[in-house]
Amino acid sequence: MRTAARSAPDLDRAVTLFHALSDATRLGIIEMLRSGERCVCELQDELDAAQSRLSFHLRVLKEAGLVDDRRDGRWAYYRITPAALAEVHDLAIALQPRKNGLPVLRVGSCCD
Amino acid sequence: MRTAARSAPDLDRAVTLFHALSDATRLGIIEMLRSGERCVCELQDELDAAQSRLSFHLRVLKEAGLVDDRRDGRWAYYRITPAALAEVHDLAIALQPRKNGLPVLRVGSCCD
DNA sequence: TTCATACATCAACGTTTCTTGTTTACTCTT
DNA sequence: AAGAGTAAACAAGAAACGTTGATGTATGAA
Repeated sequence: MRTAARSAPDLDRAVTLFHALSDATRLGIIEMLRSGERCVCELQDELDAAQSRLSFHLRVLKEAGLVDDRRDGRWAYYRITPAALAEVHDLAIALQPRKNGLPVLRVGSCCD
Repeated sequence: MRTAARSAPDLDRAVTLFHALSDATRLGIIEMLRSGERCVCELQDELDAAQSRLSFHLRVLKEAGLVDDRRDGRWAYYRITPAALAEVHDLAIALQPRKNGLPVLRVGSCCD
């Protein structure tokens, strides 16, 4: 897609992703998972959130495809889905204003 | 900030930005403004949104600092605030998972 | 001055989101 | 098998969000 308006599915996807990221607890979860997978109990301790509350937010993240879970015995381990985070990055770029039809970021500061 | 958890103000800022972007109408507005400023009436026509509704969403975007407005006679022109969009891009990068303490994006695909 | 236009603001309403507490399901230990 | 621990699911209430329609305000034209 180049100049056309973003198509509806893309738009919905973007809304879902941004919504999933628009909560402090969920951003805290993502931040913790950036360095690797964690079990729910660890997230619970470090984020000081009730189990039920955490479970709710993990579900939002999971339904957005931002995280993935794995069960091991009694524990559930969550980890980031890199592809979804890459999608977020792509979206952030797609939102940048154009100058002369080309998207611009701050000069000389891409991906620093 | 390197390894520490994101500080509270940053977190709030991120929540505000992501929330502002988590709505289809608002993303539509951003998309239209990417190529330059527009008056409310143009946005209204193209996005097929009631005036009141559009005004509401423009306010959300403005309060998040994502857009800026300028009055000229009876018309109000809105445009993107590039710095805020750059913030979004920075956030998207900051969210990426690490490998060995370094953030990773898909290889060879930065800013394409 | 009067009228129409462009836009913001407000009030009311339904919907969604988030929180808390409770229940259910599963797994490991004893 | 009984009991304890881990986590999902459910239910109810509070708060935030988004829509609609009405009102308010400024500007420009007649």
